[in-house]
Amino acid sequence: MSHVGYSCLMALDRDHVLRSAAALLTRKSTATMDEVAKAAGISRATLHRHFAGRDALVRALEALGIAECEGAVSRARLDDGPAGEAVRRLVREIQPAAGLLAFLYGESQLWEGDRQNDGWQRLDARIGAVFQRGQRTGEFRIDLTPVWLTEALYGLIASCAWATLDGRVAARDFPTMVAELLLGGAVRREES
Amino acid sequence: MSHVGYSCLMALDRDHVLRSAAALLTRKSTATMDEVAKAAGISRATLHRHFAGRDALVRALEALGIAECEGAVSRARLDDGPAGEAVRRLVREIQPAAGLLAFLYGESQLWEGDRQNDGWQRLDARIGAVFQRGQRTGEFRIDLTPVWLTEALYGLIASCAWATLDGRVAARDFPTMVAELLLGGAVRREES
DNA sequence: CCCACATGAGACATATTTGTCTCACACTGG
DNA sequence: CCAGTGTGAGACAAATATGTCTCATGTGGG
Repeated sequence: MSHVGYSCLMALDRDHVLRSAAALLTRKSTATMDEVAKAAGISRATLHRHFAGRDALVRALEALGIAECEGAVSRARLDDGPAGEAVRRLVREIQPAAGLLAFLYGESQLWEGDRQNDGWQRLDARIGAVFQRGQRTGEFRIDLTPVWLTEALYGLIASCAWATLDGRVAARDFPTMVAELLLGGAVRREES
Repeated sequence: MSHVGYSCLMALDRDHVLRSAAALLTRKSTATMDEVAKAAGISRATLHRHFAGRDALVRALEALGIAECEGAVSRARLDDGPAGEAVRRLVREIQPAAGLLAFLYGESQLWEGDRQNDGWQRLDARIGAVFQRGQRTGEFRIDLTPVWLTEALYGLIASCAWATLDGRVAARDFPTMVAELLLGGAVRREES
C-alpha cells in the first residue's frame, strides 16, 4: 500500500518546504508563491498541493512559530531557579526561531482580524508568568507590567533578528544583547 | 494669479492627506489607495494627483517620519544633561510619531532595497551618539553597543505603539514603559 | 457674469498574483 | 515490463490593485 509511503514523504517534504519558506520570508516578506516554491526547490503546483494557498502557508508558518516557541519555553524550564536566569535560558532557546518570529511579528494579517490563533495567548500566559514570578520574588521591578515585558521581549527578539540579518549585530551576540537589555530593565537595581 | 492659492491649498491638503494615510496605515498596513483616499476624505484621482503612486506615498510617509524624528531629536536636546534624561526626553517627544514609526518599521519595502533614505543614517548617528556619550560618562553599561541600543529603541517604540493600539498598554504609560525598560538595560546598575 | 481650475466619479487598460487545471515525464514496486 | 503515483511545466481564468484617462460639477477670483 503506497499510501503510507505517500503521506510519509509528504510530511517530510512539508516540513522542508515550511522551513525554506520561513527562511525566505524572513528576508523578503513579500515573496510570491512562485518564489517560495523555487526557494524550496519544488514547483508552484506542488507547493499548492501542500498548502491550499498563501493564507494557508502563512497560517502553517504561524503554527510552526508557535510550536517552536512552546518548545523553547518548555526547554527553558521557566519555573526553575531565578527568574532572570529563566529569561536568559528562554532567549537562548528561542534564538533559532527568531527569524521566523520576526516575520510573523510583522505579518499584520495575523493580528488585524478578530480571530487570532489561541497559541499566542497560551504563550503570552506562560511567558508573562515568569515575569510575574520575578516580580513576586522581588527580583524584577514592579512598575513595568508583565504584559508589556512580554511584548517587549517579542519586540527585542524581532529587532535583533533583523539587525542580525543586516549584519549590525553578530549572531553569536544575540542572546546577550536581547536578554541583557531586557533584564537590565526588568531586574530591580541593587540598592546602592 | 490663482497658482499661488493653488499651491498653497495643495500643500495644506497634502499634509492632511499624509497624516490621514499615516493614521490609517498604522492600523491597516495593507490598505489600498482607495481606502487611503476615502480615509482622507478625497477621491482616488486626487490622491494620485498628490502622490504619483503607492510607492511615492510610502516614500513621502518615510520622509515625514524622518522629519518628525529629527524634530523630536532636536527638541530633546540630546547633548544636554545626563544621557538617561536625554533618552527620556527623546522618547516623550517621539511618542506622537510612534504609530507612523511602527508602520515604517514594518514596511520591509523600505529596507530590502540597497538604496535606503539617508535620513535614517543621520538619525541613527544622532541617537547612537547619546548612547555613546552615556557610555563615555560611565552612565551606561558598555557591553551593549550603541548600534544595538538604537535599534532596540526603535523596536521598543514600535512594540509599544502596537500594544497601545491593541489596548494592552495605556497611551499615557508609553513614555514610561519604553524609556524605563530601555534605560533599565542601558543604565549601569548602582554598585550594591 | 464668466472662466480657470481643482475635484469627484467612473471607465478603462494593465500588471501582478493567485488558484485551478491538464498533461507529459520520471520513478518505484510488483 | 507495467501500472500507480508524485512531480514539473505551463496554460488558463479570476481577482485585485494600480495607473491613466475623460468628463461633469462646483467654486472662487477677476
